[in-house]
Amino acid sequence: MSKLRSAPTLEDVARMAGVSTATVSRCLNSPDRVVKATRQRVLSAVDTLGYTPNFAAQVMAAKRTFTIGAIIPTMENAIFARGLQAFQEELHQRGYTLLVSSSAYKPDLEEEQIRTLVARGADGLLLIGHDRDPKIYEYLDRRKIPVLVAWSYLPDAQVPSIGFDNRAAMFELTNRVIGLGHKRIGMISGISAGNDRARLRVEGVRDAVAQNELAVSDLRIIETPYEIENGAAAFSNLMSKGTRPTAVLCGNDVLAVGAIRRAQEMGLRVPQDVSITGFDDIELARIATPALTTVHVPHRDMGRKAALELVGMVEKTADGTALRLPTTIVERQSLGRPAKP
Amino acid sequence: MSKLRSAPTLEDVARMAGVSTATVSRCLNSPDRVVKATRQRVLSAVDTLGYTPNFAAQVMAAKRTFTIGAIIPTMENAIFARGLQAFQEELHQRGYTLLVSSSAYKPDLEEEQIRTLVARGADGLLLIGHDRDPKIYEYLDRRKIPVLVAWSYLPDAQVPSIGFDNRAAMFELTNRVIGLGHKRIGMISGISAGNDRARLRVEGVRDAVAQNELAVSDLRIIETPYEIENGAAAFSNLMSKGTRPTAVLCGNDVLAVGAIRRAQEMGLRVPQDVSITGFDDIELARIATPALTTVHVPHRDMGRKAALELVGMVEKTADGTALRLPTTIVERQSLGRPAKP
DNA sequence: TTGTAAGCGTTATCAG
DNA sequence: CTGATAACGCTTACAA
Repeated sequence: MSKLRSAPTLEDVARMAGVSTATVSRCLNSPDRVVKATRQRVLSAVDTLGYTPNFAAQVMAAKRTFTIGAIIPTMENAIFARGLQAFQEELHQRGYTLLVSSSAYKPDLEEEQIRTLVARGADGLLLIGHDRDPKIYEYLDRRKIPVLVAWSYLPDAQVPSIGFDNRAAMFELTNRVIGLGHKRIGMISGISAGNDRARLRVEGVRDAVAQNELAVSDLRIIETPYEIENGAAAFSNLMSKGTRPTAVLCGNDVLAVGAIRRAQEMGLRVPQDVSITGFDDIELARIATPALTTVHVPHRDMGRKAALELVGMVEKTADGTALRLPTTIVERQSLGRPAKP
Repeated sequence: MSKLRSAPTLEDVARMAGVSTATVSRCLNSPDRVVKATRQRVLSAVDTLGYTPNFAAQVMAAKRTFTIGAIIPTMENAIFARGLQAFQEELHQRGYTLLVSSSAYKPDLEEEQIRTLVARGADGLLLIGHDRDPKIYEYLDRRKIPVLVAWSYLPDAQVPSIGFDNRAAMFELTNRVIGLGHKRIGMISGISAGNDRARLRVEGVRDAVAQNELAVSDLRIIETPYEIENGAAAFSNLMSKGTRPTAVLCGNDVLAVGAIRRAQEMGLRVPQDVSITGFDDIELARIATPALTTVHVPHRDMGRKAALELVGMVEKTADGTALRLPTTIVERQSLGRPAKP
């Protein structure tokens, strides 16, 4: 009895081609191990039947999924979009499929999604940043799932990472700001708990300020989730209490854009009355008026290299070497000298 | 022999708890069908072993994946991000996992990804827009995979859709523009081939113009892929040949932002010298200076309702009814009256 | 070169 | 309430 209108199986193909299922399987997976004549017969059967292999069955038998999982903190803004796109393109070229989920910056959700991805047989995992419950790393280690971290570079971490030095980048930018003559500095950071990138950016600012303790008289820092509105609110906050900073460094472009907008609503000119900087150099940074001076991150390059390395780890041709990518400061219009007092 | 450090299976749990695999399975899937005493024994075994069910095996046996696939044209900008986020949140609540891929607006790639998702056993599929090779619909139909289209509303299409009326929305906006006194209109559209949304937006403009043939003396349309730079280039093009339009309607916000920037680079004031409008109302629209007058689309609502409907279709509690969501024109600063000649 | 058959880890049916 | 056991569709030794 033929099962009415259910997806055709290997056996259906085999029957139609008059061969065994093993031969059909070989035709599809290692065509050269079967003679041309039978191969053609099989392939035409595949074609007329519209056969597509059942993925779950393949996985069960082969114990390989050719799937890579990635969990990013958010899909709502473009922070990870470009890098992920490059990641996926490179994976696709190598025959892998990417499964993406977003954790909304929530550790529990991320953990759940990691387990889901593992249960689905992901051959490897891409995670953003290092900070997470050690239990997760133990779990992954037990399961022997290759893991690569991106958007952060910490050579001494237990897990290899491909990314940039968040602290150094912000350190450099802060020095530039100080060099311009700014003495009162404000920072609007993302939430640093459980987010090494945010934390290191703050440290970069702190370090630079500490190194210039004679030059800088005031540093105030506000933490808030990465959203435009929050950037605006934090900016208000910074400008309403105590002496106003002349430069506000933001943990990323999203916050910076919010800050710029609020500055304008307050009637402050950027950068004449207050300088504002971002981080990431996403499209938003160029759209903002004035265009944002920010830290450029090589998103596409990072994504591509991460794919290469992770596939290498999965296929055991790479050992998971940490890689540091360069960041650069891109000067646009939102950073200037402070007004003379 | 215990397999060294491989993921524990149902059998491992069963052995440890001193029950059969069937009982373990029941404990996990219908806990009330097993008495408390054994259940507790089993669950603690699950816990100490760190057991996670093997997804592929589950799928093979149950023929259900609780997975929904979605293919969107792009992840690079935020057009689909918000709606997809809502879609995924709602799915998650209902116990489904979302698999996303992006097709980069390429029909072949989309087709390939549809097949991949189906092979992976997606219980249902969300696609953007109706336009695609009929063979794909046949294929999906043969496989009996429920499909829902979003971001477009075409009640008579073979596949149910949840979205908005792209033509009507643009028709309304164009009438508003004409009502303001604009006589020479330009349009920067996305590529309309294989994209019913883009095509219908153009038709909306055309229809409104046709209906006001006495009022409008000129309508010029350029098609270009949805990218900021392309919006800028198309704007240059529109303004350099023949009489300049006084209003440029863009197929989406991304193109409009590019147009605004180019206008400013050309020294044109928006909207005094030229009006520019968008479509979608993504975050960019509010960031742009001047802020963009655009068509607001209820992204989150659409995503949520699409999830509900699609899950309903999968679980056979819904029949796939098309649903039209309202759009509204949001007036900001980029649209004004034309200058007196 | 091709066929046979033993898994892979679950779920579900049917007895007990 | 619980236990055998037959699928599920494919890959892969091992045989022929």
